[in-house]
Amino acid sequence: MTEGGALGQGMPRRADAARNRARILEAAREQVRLHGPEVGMDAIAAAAGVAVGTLYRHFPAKGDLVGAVVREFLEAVAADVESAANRVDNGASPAAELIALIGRAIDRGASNHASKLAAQQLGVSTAHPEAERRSTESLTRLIHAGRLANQFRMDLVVADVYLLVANAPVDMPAKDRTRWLELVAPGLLVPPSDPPGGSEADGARGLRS
Amino acid sequence: MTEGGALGQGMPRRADAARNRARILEAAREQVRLHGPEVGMDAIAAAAGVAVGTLYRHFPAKGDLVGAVVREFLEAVAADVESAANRVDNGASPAAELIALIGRAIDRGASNHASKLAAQQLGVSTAHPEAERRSTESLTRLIHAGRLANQFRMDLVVADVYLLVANAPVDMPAKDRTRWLELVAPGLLVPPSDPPGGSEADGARGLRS
DNA sequence: GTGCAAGATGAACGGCCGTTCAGGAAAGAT
DNA sequence: ATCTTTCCTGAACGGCCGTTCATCTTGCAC
Repeated sequence: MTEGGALGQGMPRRADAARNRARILEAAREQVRLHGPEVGMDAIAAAAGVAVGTLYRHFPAKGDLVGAVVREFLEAVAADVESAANRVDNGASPAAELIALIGRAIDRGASNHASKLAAQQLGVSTAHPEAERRSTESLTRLIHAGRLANQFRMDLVVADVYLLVANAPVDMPAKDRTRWLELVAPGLLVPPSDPPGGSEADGARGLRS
Repeated sequence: MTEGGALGQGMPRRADAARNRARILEAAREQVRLHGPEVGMDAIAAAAGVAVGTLYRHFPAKGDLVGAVVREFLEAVAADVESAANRVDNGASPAAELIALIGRAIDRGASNHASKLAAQQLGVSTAHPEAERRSTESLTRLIHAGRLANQFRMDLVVADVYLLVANAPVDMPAKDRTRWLELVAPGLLVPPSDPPGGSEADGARGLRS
């Protein structure tokens, strides 16, 4: 996806090297999914059927390897958001699509520590500008459509969605994740009446009935 | 608070030992607040003006020291919840108190990694049953009052609040934390009034499809 | 088939960090 | 003042983990 068959700048010059690179990425993906970014390089190497040194031939440091895994996920997320936005353009409900989108993000993040990492980078880091741009662009479209349809609170912005997803539950039973979404979803949709408050004190005050 | 002046079972038998114990706890509180539970024991010892060995005289392992810090916070939280519940009993708005409560929890957790730890234990672990019981009891009272006043969604339970607080933002600017509360708060309050079937339930149902 | 550069290996290194313990200090009882 | 026991000290230990490098292997061009 990122690197086709054409050999780029630092691409391996030998067939087995390319094969190992793929195996390493696959193993890293799996290991990070299972054990989070704290997995030892040894574990990744073992899972890839390769010696540690080989990891460092392909990735200068552990951060680069994990970064590559994160990048993969960010790109998957971007694709997910894009297809949701497209569905909305074809008549699907923006609210339904947005909530479903967040739901998928949670599920991914729950069984997948890498995805949690990725979510935390959205809207914060500049490490993967391209994938983030794609996400943000489509999400903007989706939110815009939702506002026009009067399905979202009027001040909803892309960063809000990132903020929620970045703080979504991880390592919790599916039941809790589902419940979390139930609790959070209404906050994105059009509120009862009151305009949003300011600080937490204001938010509290705004609720007097 | 937990241990008065009376010497309990494993209380220090010497004055300086008791003094050191207090200093260690204070330093641990501060260091965990600043750097999270990953702080080195050296750092805590240095901050307490004590050698590492002394830490281990008072706490068998690092986990016990951190656990003591967490316990302090859980007790502070319990006190906070209790006073909020009491205020509600005296006529304060349940909704306002609940949101303010969560707001304080966020602010605490944001500048305080220990509090984040504590929040994650609420409703999950059995490590500090007493403090949790106090919190849960008062929170139950508060939620009950809120439901009677028709201020909360009818299915709101204590675990919901724990779930949200445990997944509240940490290490984020105050602006983001405030915004997070703004986004989440409406989900706890009564929905517009529409019976299930509207666009909002539609969206929520899209989660698992 | 031969040669050589690209690649793979894995033991070893070094830093970090929780933990221990032998030796020294001092509080408190007498 | 003396003695006993609690307590403190801090260097040292050991495990973990990311990283390196001298050595060996192997793909592949000729």
